Amino acid sequence: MPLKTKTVIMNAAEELFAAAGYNATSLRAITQAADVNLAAVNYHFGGKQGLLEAIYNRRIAPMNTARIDSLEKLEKTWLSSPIPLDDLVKSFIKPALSMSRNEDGKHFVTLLGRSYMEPNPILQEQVRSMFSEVSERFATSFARTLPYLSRDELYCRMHFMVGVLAYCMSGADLMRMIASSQFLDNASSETLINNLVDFVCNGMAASGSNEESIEPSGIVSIA
Amino acid sequence: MPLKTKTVIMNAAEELFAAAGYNATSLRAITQAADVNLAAVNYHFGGKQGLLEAIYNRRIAPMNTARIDSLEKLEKTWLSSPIPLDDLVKSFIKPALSMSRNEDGKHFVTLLGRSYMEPNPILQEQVRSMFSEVSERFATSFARTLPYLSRDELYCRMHFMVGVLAYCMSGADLMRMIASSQFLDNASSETLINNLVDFVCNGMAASGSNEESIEPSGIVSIA
DNA sequence: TATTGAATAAAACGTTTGTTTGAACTACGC
DNA sequence: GCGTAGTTCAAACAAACGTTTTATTCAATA
Repeated sequence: MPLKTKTVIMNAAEELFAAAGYNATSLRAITQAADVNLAAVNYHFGGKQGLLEAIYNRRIAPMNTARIDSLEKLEKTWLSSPIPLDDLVKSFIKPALSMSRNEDGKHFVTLLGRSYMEPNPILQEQVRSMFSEVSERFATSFARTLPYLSRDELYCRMHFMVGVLAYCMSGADLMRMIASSQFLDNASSETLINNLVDFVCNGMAASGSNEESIEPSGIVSIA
Repeated sequence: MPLKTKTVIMNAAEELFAAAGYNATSLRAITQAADVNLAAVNYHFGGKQGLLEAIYNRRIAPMNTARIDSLEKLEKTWLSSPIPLDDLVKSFIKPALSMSRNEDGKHFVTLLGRSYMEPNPILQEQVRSMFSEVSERFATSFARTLPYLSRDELYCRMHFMVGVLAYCMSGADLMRMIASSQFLDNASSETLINNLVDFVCNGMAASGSNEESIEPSGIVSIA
């Protein structure tokens, strides 16, 4: 049996939304790419916005369970002691970025990354509500690992973490193109993930509200 | 003399683009907000895309010179020795984020932040070319300060830096709304900038290609 | 086989879009 | 004061949009 109409539409729309954005993608372009009738979108999803929401619903739930599973595994390993920072960061980042390796969801990653800063209020609210449980669970774990951070500082840095992640998600292909260097050519996503985890771990672990300036390890600035 | 028509249009468009995005903002909404005739946009800017480009041209040049000035001041202070990391990061971040405090350019910051990951190829190329000189100059300075990083790692991390920055720019107001905590209520942007600088400095300074896991300072994980 | 409900098809709907047109207005040099 | 270049204006343009409608096809049930 060929793919169901709903699925074909969602796949095509996912790719086109990722390539050109929601507003710039017409239903006609979608239904033509999916080789279905124009009216099918309204019939199956109730409209363009409904299609977008369905696309999110399809991918976000698996990503959430991947993150939660990974976190719970860590919790069982470390019991009451704080989870090492890099494990925590990896649990948060990997389920999102490794999605871009799958053929399924490869395009959705771009879409999701961009949606963190897109001015679609309906979508933003939906995304936020879909991630609220996950982000709260990670927040408590991060707080245990980084007890010297105030609650405000912690939230702020988690925002930063989400920010870099979203940027990388939205531009995984883009970064490859921009880079005059070739650091993403082979073993691309694995290298990117490792670099990102390093960056975020050190950022999260920054010393906090004191105002000491930070020196790169191995460098002594001649003050 | 009242503001020139071109300026009025650009101001109104800047705000509307920032609020709803380029595609979702109609010329009619812009000209109505600016209280000018609909045809004025095509007369003065040649079209909608031309208006967008003019908006970028108006704000990016000053931002570039602010960054370069700041960098050159550091170069004169430190001469041939590497510039301290936090100074370097501040020189890069402050001209961008402090723009959101000015009434002028307040909305442009949102626009610019979002444009790093928006799928408008024309715009992306323009933004990239406008920033290429600045980013190259900062890259060489960063390389001097962080000599233990490979060129690829350095580029990668500079991308991360740009990523968080873009996220913060696009959502300065948004973060204020999201945050269940109130860390942005008073002294908002100053606090945000300091937190961001801390985060980025530590991220940039991460130890590099060795695969050691990183422990938060002050915490010893019970391995 | 006849019937029912879901799915698809083609066509048209009314808006809204960016852009163009041609006339009106304004200000300044001669 | 007249003419000219620079602007503004109302009106209309064709194209594209999301959505709706109506008819047709299809598969399964009774």
